[in-house]
Amino acid sequence: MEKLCPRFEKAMGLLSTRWVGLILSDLLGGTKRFSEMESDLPISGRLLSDRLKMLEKEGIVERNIYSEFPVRIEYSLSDKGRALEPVIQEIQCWADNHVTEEELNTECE
Amino acid sequence: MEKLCPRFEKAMGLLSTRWVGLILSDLLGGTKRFSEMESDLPISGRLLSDRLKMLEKEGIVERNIYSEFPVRIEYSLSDKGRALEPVIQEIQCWADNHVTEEELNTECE
DNA sequence: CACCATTAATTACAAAAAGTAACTATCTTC
DNA sequence: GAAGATAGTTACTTTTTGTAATTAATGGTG
Repeated sequence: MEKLCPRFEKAMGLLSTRWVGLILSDLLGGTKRFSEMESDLPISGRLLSDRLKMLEKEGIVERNIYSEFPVRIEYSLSDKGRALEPVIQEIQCWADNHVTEEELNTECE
Repeated sequence: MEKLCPRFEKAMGLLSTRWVGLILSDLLGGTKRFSEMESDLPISGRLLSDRLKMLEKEGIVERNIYSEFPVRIEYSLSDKGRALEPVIQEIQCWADNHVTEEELNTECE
């Protein structure tokens, strides 16, 4: 009978929230604006907005407003967010070695 | 404009499926039976059954039947599944360093 | 000043997935 | 053939997602 580490459980809860991994991966590529992320990722504005708000609350994403015309709002990773880079890298590494060509277009059902 | 790696997207789709991370982490601790996993993890039989079936289809989990009384069915990780250990380890590492005490009982909203 | 453009969201509503608890199937011993 | 054990499945409710239309803030144009 394994006991579940509460910190691990919390971290998994975060990372297994739909789209969070892709958002982190996008932001590891540098600061992004809302509309950039919307076109980079297959996610709608409604969920992107929710996820960014959640990640900001968790201290992983930072939001900066520039009062130009038109208003510019930039999203970037905090130190806590950038610390997730090894996780994303290991996922990429596993993907490169173990995701086969045929699997690419199959959903997980 | 970042382009999304399809392999990464597929891997993230898998890992961000609710409960998959916890199931992998449990199975990294060794072979498990259905009822063991059910009591290790905060997941119901319905979803545990779904996720194990999905992970088996993805070639990550192996299912072995022993026709004893009562029937014994064991779940374990394939090589492809065990290759995810570094991912799980990096998540654990991030959790240890960045998940604070106060955060432990908050959900991601 | 009325009106359009731009960015960053939010709202409303239908569809899909998750949570919960009760039920089924199979085999075995009594 | 009734009861107990393991491994699921079913039926039903609640929550989360997906999609598209709408709003808010700001500034420029005619």
